[in-house]
Amino acid sequence: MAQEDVFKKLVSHCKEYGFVFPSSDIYDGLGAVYDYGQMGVELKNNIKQYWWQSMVLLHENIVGIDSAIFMHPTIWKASGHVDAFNDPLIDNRDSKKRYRADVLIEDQLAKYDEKINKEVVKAAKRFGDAFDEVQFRSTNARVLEHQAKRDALHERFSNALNDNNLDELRQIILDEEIVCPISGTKNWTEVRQFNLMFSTEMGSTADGAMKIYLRPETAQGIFVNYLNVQKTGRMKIPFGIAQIGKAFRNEIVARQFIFRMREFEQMEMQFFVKPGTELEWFPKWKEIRLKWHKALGFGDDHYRFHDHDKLAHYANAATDIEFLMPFGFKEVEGIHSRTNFDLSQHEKFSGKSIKYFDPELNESYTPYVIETSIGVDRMFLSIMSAAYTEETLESGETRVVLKLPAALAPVKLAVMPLVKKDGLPEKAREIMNDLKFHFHCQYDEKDSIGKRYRRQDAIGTPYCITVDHQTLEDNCVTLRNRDTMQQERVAISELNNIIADKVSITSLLKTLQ
RNA sequence: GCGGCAGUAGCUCAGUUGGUAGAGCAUCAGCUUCCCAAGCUGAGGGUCGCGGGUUCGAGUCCCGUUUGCCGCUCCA
Repeated sequence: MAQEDVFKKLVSHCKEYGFVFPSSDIYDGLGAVYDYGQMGVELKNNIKQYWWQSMVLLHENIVGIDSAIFMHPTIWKASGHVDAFNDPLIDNRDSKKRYRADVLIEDQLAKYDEKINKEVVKAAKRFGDAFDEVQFRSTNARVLEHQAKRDALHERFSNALNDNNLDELRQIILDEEIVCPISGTKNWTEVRQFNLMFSTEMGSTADGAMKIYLRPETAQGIFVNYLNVQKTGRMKIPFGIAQIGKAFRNEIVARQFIFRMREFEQMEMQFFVKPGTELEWFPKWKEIRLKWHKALGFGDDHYRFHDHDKLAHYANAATDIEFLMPFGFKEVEGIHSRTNFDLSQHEKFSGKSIKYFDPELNESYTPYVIETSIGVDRMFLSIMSAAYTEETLESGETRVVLKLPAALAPVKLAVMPLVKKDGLPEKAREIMNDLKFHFHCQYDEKDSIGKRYRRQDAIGTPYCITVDHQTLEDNCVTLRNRDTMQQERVAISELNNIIADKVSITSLLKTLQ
């Protein structure tokens, strides 16, 4: 099956079985926003739980927080997010190339300078030693003409930038007859401002509301709280802070289902270390994180590291953990050595000292940070795509089965009476009423038993039990395994012992030790 | 954002040169059924993405718009 087909089927499957719906579906959807359905939310919660527990339960020196989505706007100045992506962009319709409108105009200004310089050079040659450049520049007609045009353009350009007047920027480009360097045409689109961060206003607009942003990453909530946590939690370096939460990015192009969404969820852990030790911790966290992924059992060949050659302004080492999706290896997690960039920026912008006092060294310093950052939705997609399987059975029939790790499966156990009479439904209900306190169960009596098994396969339920007539006599049921389709007869009293451990997150965590 | 393609039932799709919508699967009720879907009977579900135009009449033709997919671009 072609990879594109797999992806298409996966998207359909996600909708058909209540994993993922397009946002605002009855209003024809909202771009790159998705909702999780009744099955999806269970899987997603299990993923988050697996991550959270692996961080907070298995590491004595890692604690969690939950910071607000709204934060003081200066935080995003300190982090570099406000300045980094705020450019007026324009496209040429013929070459289909995109340019920064301000850069095009600056190039045009440079062209006037060139023209003036040309005149100056020409004159200098002509007059030799007698040439007075200052005199020439202030009197030559051609130079003055160029200069006047340049000054006019410069003023118009400055005003447009100050007023953030995008229409004016475009008009300048048209008036100056600036052409695309590639197509050579003046077939320009509108100028558009691309701002990565969503913004809103806090306070009443009447008396000067404050522009605030929806956070584009959860990490800053950890950085601005790190000293609160360190002091109140009596944390000693090295220590980590974990957080799961929503983040928002106004992506220019958001595509590939839930792989790149405008509203998404991150699981981030910032690990604070002594300066100079960060490159020792970096490989350790690479290893820990890869092990977490591999424990899901999809096969080690599904994962690889992608080390960054080009580093972001705040990093001195960075790698991605990539997962083999239906559309190739894609990043699901980033591990970055963020240096002390963020903390020292916050120190600068807040004017407050947020240094850590190291009792062993008896001195204060700004810690360095190793970050592990994983997208919940990407993790969800990677798990779904690896779990989705179409099998051809011996009978020649095919079945669709989600081979989810049992610990992550939305429903752990389906309880069904073999037939809908003779007291079997009542017996099945009785069993379910006992087990439902231990894990998520589903009851089903509709249609043939085979059909019910297939329904459970489609949502990845690892176990099904069937109550038959013999059950009424010996208190045993058949326990059917999703992947092998094998059945064994077990006592009802043993069910919890057999199943509970296999479907618990704890079982998964134990493999990480 | 640019270009190409597409949008018909929960899912996958059909719908002739324009004549006011169908199939399979799924869902629901009942029957049947002693362990791996598709046996029987019946039912529900669509103003054909949205808006406008042409026409006696538009799912079908035209324009706009929106959403999605693919390519380009972007991805701190």
